[in-house]
Amino acid sequence: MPAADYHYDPAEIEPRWQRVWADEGTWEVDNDDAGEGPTSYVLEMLPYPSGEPHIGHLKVYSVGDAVAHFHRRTGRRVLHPMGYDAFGLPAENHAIKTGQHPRDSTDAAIKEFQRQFRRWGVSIDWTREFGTHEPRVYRWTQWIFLQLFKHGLAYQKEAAVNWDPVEETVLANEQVVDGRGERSGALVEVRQLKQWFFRITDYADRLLSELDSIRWPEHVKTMQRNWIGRSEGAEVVFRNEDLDPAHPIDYAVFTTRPDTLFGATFFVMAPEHPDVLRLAAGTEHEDEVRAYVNHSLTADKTMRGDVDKPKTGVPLGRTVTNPVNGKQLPMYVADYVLMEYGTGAIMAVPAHDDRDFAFAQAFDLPITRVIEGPDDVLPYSGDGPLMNSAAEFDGLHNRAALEAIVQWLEREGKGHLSVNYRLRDWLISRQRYWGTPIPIIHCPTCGAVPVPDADLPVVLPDVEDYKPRGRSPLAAAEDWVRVDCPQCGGAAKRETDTMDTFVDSSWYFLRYCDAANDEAAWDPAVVARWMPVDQYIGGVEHAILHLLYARFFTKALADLGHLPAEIQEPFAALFTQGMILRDGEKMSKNRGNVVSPKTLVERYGADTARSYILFIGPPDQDADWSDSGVEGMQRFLGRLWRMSAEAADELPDHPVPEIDPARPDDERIMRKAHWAIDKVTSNMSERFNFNTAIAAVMELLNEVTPAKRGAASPGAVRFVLSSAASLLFPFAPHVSADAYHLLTGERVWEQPWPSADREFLETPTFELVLQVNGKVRDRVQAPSQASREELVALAHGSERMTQFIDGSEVVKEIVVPGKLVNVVIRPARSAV
RNA sequence: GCCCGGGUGGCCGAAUGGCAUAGGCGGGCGGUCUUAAAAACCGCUGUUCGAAAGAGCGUGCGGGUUCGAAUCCCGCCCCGGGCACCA
Repeated sequence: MPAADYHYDPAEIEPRWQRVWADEGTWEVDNDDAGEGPTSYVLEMLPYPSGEPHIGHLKVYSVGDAVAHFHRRTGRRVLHPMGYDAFGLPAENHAIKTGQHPRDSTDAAIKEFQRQFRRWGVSIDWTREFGTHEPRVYRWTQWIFLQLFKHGLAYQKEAAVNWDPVEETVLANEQVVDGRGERSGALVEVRQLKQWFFRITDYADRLLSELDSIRWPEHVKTMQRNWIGRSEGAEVVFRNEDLDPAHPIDYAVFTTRPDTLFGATFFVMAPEHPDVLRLAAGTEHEDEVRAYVNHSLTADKTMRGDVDKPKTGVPLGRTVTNPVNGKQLPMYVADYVLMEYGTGAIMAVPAHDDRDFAFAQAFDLPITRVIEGPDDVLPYSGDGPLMNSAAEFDGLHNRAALEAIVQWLEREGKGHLSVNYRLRDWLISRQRYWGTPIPIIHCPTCGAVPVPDADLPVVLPDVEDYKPRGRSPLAAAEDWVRVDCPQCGGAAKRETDTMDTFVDSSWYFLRYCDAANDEAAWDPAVVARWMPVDQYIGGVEHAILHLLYARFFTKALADLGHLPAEIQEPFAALFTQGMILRDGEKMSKNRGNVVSPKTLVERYGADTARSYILFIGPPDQDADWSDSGVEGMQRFLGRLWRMSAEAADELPDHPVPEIDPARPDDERIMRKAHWAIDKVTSNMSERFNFNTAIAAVMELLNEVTPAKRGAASPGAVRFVLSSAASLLFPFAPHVSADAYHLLTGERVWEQPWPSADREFLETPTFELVLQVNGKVRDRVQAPSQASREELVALAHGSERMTQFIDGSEVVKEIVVPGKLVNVVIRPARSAV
């Protein structure tokens, strides 16, 4: 048959193998025998179904599928499920615009996602699939909410919260970036509202310390550490006596530097501090303070956060007493003090704090240095011995003084050690329609009453109007809202807020383990077989939000006894993939530079698209898309398939592998094959170096092109080709399965991962690099077993070497066995 | 300002103390096939000098350590990301 008849046709090959996998349920795993042998849970972050998948989805599932296949073929039973983060604002905003029910647009998007994921040939266990918007699923989201509620981890409080005026809902702190709504980009407003929170701050310490137990990228851990923001210090009490001498008021402040307490020269409160107006009342500053507070509360939050903004503030006309030296410190209100952190009031030590220094200069306040430094420059925030403090502390190093001063405060009842966090409780209620209803009934007599478990799910009712009008659209479903109180039977009303969609994604990975369970959210014994996720894969944009919330849920659920106690972390290992760019920019419809996976797969096939995405560069880095690069990948896969098809037809009936001592090409290509097996295996198991793994298979294939293979035996060629197909299977499953089947009649996914044979990795000779003064001058073949002396002799035996050595004094000879000899010389006559 | 990444041919990248540029893309040159061209396939291609053999130079910049540095150390520059009035 002429070579031209072998035509690589992914449009025929890919659906054919996809049918086999679908018909046979190849990637399904049973919970019952999960206990037999090692298991692995490979998970990519679940997609938000909107429109159709984009190139980022293709990348994350290409990475995840490669890992899943590699784990399977190295002897693990792999759980690799799929689902949809189906609640959320885009579907709802679409509904507001078009009137189409969010469920309809979401379900349509899910269908499209399913179609494409199957078309990509991703090895999913489809029996476990679900969307978080299905009542059979959000029933358990509500159940978890109630578990948290019953144990005090979910609570309602009135607080200053972030209000997104465009989305018309509140947002969690984590969803506000630079003072703007993460999604809408609108400047958020501060509103005083009663909202539902999860008590994530109870877990601040564990969320911080247990980062050490997981294999996550260091920068993600750092981001979480910064977000949690733990600071050690002391709480110190400053007493005000001049507002009402009969009833002094104690104001606690948090400071990380109690060692500088003697240098406190004034005292500042946040504009939001509830006592500010009361303190100023009756003083000459009263009107000015009121105006300042009003202005601060309405001003743009981003402006206020600007470090370089000049310090502003107003005196309160009152004083507090510094507990260590009895000095009266003037009180101020200033917007550089934040109500959300610490106690909303600070002691100001201008000599040793940049911000206090700037304020002191602006208001001409005294500056007292209490720590010696290398020079006279203030402010000084470094360490040193104390000065200008009390006699018993002066001269002490400030670290030691810090402890001594806190001990003194404790004895006097004026302070104690304290830890502060930047982390705030997670605000989870949203005044929007398309989310999980909060399963609470508000009763005028009983208060907030949980919906009984037997009444779950609280099904999201249909409404006429999805537009939020400062309250949840659910409030308009009056028949739904009016209920009897489950406790007293009296007239009551349902909670009409829905939950943040990040609640849904905080536990979906548990549900996959036991997705068919209708009796419980999951069976802890089943979860114990799969959890924690062995390899989690997703975008770094979730470094704080989703990844912090999911860790909190896992710890809380374990504490409540719903998870085995040893499961403290959801994701044992995390990989964050980079974005695919085009011409150095994000792909977006606005820029018109979008590459759609659908057209890509239609044109080149799924194998080419997936392999190219992995080959383009290290998967954790951003990568620039190139149309011609894709074509190169298709050429390569086509070459593999054609050569395999040819070899299958033309070189039958030879043992595989075959090494004919009379044909040196056999040994050469066999060595290359084992080199590639070794290289791909370590690239896959140590790091996610898919790009170099694919490059190694390319090199291998280049060795056996008809022009290069020379007189190699048919059996050796078939071994090389089937090895190449086997190694490529995790990236390009269809063409690899087809080529492997043509060559061997076997199904590659049922074969164990190839193992490199030592005998072929170790060669009898190697190329010895010969250097003079570190410069390469020659290369010669040397026996692998050669002694140092023999290697040195080879160096001196080289004609090229002697040209450079002759006439000079040999100072020394460096020998690196298996690699090189470096002859160090000093010229006979020093060069001018 | 602080904390992470990163900077290597025309482009994406490989190499983490030992042959710099594996693999791919693109352009150029040469070849196979063809009546011819295109396509496809094969070979060469960092740069300077040189007819060639070969030599010099070359991993953001400047120093240093070392027999030997893209790799380690010190000081800069640039790009990307995160945090930032958090007391």
